[in-house]
Amino acid sequence: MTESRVERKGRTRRAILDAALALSDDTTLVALSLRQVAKEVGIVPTAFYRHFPSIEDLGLALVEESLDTLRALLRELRRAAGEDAGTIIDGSVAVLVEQVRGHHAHFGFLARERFAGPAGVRAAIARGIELAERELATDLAHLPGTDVWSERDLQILSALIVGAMVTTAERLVTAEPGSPEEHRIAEAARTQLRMLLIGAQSWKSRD
Amino acid sequence: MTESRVERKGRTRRAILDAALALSDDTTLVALSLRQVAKEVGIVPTAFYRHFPSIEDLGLALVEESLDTLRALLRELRRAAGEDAGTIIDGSVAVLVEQVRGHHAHFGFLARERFAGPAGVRAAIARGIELAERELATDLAHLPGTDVWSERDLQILSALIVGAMVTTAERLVTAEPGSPEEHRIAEAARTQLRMLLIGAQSWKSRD
DNA sequence: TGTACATCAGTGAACGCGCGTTCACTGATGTAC
DNA sequence: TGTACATCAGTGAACGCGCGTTCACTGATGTAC
Repeated sequence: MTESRVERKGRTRRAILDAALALSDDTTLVALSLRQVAKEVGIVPTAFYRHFPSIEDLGLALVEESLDTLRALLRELRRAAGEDAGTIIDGSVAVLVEQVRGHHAHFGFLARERFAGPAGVRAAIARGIELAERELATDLAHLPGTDVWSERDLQILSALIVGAMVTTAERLVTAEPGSPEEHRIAEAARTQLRMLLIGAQSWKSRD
Repeated sequence: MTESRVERKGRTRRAILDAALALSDDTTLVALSLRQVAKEVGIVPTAFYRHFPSIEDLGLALVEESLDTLRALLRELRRAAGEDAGTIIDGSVAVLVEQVRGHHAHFGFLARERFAGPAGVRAAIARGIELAERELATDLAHLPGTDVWSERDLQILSALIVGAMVTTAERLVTAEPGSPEEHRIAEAARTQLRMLLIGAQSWKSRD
């Protein structure tokens, strides 16, 4: 006995998730058929039902793990920012580029399904992004210098940062690693962060 | 004779475009079938071929008119900005909200198909957005006070503005007109613009 | 340790359905004379 | 103005195909004793 029944089932489940990510890579979940996935995995179509009740439930599982990847990115960004505040902008963008490269499938999935996915998937992504914004707002409130900010403004700033991250990640996903396109996007992201930071620093003085 | 053959054909073509926009409103082009569209229009499936060679070509036509709407938005924004520079931020966001309300279907289409559409459609949208950025950069270069900016930085600023517009439009599309959600998005957009403007104004001083 | 039974991931045949596309057609509109 | 012919938007039957889902099944793994 090299592998228990539970282990084997977990492996097939993982294979289904990976096949779905690969097959939807240049379309979307709603264009993905159960039979395509089963064929890619190497099981008969009906065996799919041993793992998920429907393609949409498979989609929700992919949302969960993609959002985990997004939250890991934000955690990594906070860690990098806390480590060396002097290189906060270059460091953040470097982390972003690296994470998107390493989890290309997850960020691509979020970019595609955020507006074009099945209703339940879109809702789950929206909830996940909102949650990430609130987490970040709590974190920002613990930083020195933010005590002159209202809670409302902290939330808006969080939304701006998360929004910029998501948008930049969406753009990075379509670029080849190391390509001029990727450098261009990274440079634009650095400029955007610089402008946002300058704006944010002089914020309360004009409100 | 109330209508010529040419007029009638044009009307059917328009009906096909409208049906496609309506039917893809909460999925995407790749999930849209020729038969669904024909049924909605009230013609037999094969009559579709009198107007478009395929669903993808129909999609490209929708990209063209959606990009026209996006360019009209940018034109309207420039007009509003030129009219009264004092209310540039509130005015711009008001124009954005109004335009997205008035052309809901087109902005929704762009949001969905930008990352999830067929390859040709995605490419056409990317090209259109890039063109809009370049148009805006040319326009910005004619404004007073931008002579201290490099061409590169003007392009990046344009990309930031267009990117913020597109992102805000994508969010607005999912919100009900007049809803608290819509107000929240508009407020966040005003804050973002304010931060970007402050940042942009003090730009050359730190470079 | 050995046996008898339970579990359950994966099989394979079968179903009805909507799909894109072909083809020959109809009949109203348009044009040439 | 009237007639004979051309055009062409829309029709309707037919096709083969991939789809999701049902059902009864197999046989290896796991468990109780």
